[in-house]
Amino acid sequence: MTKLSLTEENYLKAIYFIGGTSNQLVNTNAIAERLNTKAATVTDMLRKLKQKDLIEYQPYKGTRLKLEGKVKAIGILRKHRLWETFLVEKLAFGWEEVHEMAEQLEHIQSTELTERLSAFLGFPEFDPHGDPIPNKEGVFPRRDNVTLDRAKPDTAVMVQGVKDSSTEFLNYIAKLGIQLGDHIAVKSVEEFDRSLVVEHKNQQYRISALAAANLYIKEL
Amino acid sequence: MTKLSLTEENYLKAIYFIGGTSNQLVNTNAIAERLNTKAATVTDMLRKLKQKDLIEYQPYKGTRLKLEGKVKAIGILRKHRLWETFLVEKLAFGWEEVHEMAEQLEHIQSTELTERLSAFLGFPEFDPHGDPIPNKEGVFPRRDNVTLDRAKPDTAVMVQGVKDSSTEFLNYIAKLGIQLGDHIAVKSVEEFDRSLVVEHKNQQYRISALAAANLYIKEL
DNA sequence: AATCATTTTTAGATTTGCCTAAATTTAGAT
DNA sequence: ATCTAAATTTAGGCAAATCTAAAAATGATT
Repeated sequence: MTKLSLTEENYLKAIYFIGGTSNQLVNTNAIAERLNTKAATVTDMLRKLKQKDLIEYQPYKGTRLKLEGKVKAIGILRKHRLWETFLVEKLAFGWEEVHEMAEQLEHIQSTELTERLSAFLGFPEFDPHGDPIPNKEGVFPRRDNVTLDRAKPDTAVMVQGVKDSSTEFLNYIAKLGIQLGDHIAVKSVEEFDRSLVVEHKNQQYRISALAAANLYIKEL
Repeated sequence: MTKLSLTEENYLKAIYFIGGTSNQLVNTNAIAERLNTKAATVTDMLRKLKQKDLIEYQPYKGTRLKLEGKVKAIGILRKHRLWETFLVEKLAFGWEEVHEMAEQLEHIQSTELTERLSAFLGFPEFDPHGDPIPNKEGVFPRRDNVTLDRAKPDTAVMVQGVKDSSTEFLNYIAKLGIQLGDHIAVKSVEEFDRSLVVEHKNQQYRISALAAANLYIKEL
């Protein structure tokens, strides 16, 4: 567990995001662009990270994260999303405002702090943008038991189940005509109260964040 | 408002603490010792900070903060103590564990974040160590309406008043024989429940954190 | 007032992260 | 198969923050 510099952490993060979940080979130029730096600078850093055994790197061929590098990157992502959740849920920031601050907070070292923060927030699995928060082993929550309030605008989903199975809630969705297997298209999400405008059975209507949070969905 | 590097911030903080409230001239060596660095390194930085007009500095004579430097230092101190309060009160860390983390958190930039954190914590005036938290204008809370629970071990205080003036509380302190103007010596503070062992009128006894929090005192 | 121990500064290097400009490699097009 | 444009690396340098060793200033003491 070597301690990384802030810059090294940012390079790992960049490679992680560009490479995507499948850990594709990443170009030097792509990294330079993402970090607003120059290709020559990136080359220097890649040699350094290879030397630390955090990445695979062949000159002219590109780079990808090795296991240890990926673990580090996911750890930073975890912290980023937990802090964003804190900023929005506890300090009442808008979810567009928090990225910059989370970019700084994600580099705070203590693992103990990260875990206590997670506990304080109620072990959230998704951040305010709806992005999944990996657990401390680096495992992402399954997209399965995602609820409708996590859906992004312009996505199509299928109703898979209900979280709240009280008769009140079941009556309410019955009134809307929602049934298991129904397809719903999310048209827009209101920033103010997180309510959603959806299209369902050729009708458009608005559904509250609370109701949406109790409908399990699968993205299509 | 020039943005300072992390290192520059740490130098200002060091000068602030060594110089004390009276803003005494500070020796190069003292700074070097506090920051675990070498005198030569300090000299370099002092020239730089002088150039930025944050400090007064005469070679061989010593240094002191100018107004702008002092404002910066107090701003960092404010963030440090707010974060410590957060770590102890919200994340349930022990008050000995938090310094290291607060050292990192105090350098997070956003003023808006600092102010919202303060609001979230209920605008605290003292941190978990009992140290005063300057407000956003850099003004420290007056030591006057300090309560006994803020007192440190091995300090002598005088009872100035009560915060809770219910008959229950007044009866309780009457039973202990505490009166206005009494001198109390704080012997020790129990980490677990913040209760205090005090010496009062030649008797030693324990007083709970709650009771202590309702006695206004003046340090002697 | 001269001396000497201590403090401080200067001089010269080192490391990290970054740059520009030139050289090299790669891969697509002829 | 060769050529050329794009991508990438190499070479050489710069600024920040640090170091060691040597030089200079201070001030306390004789």
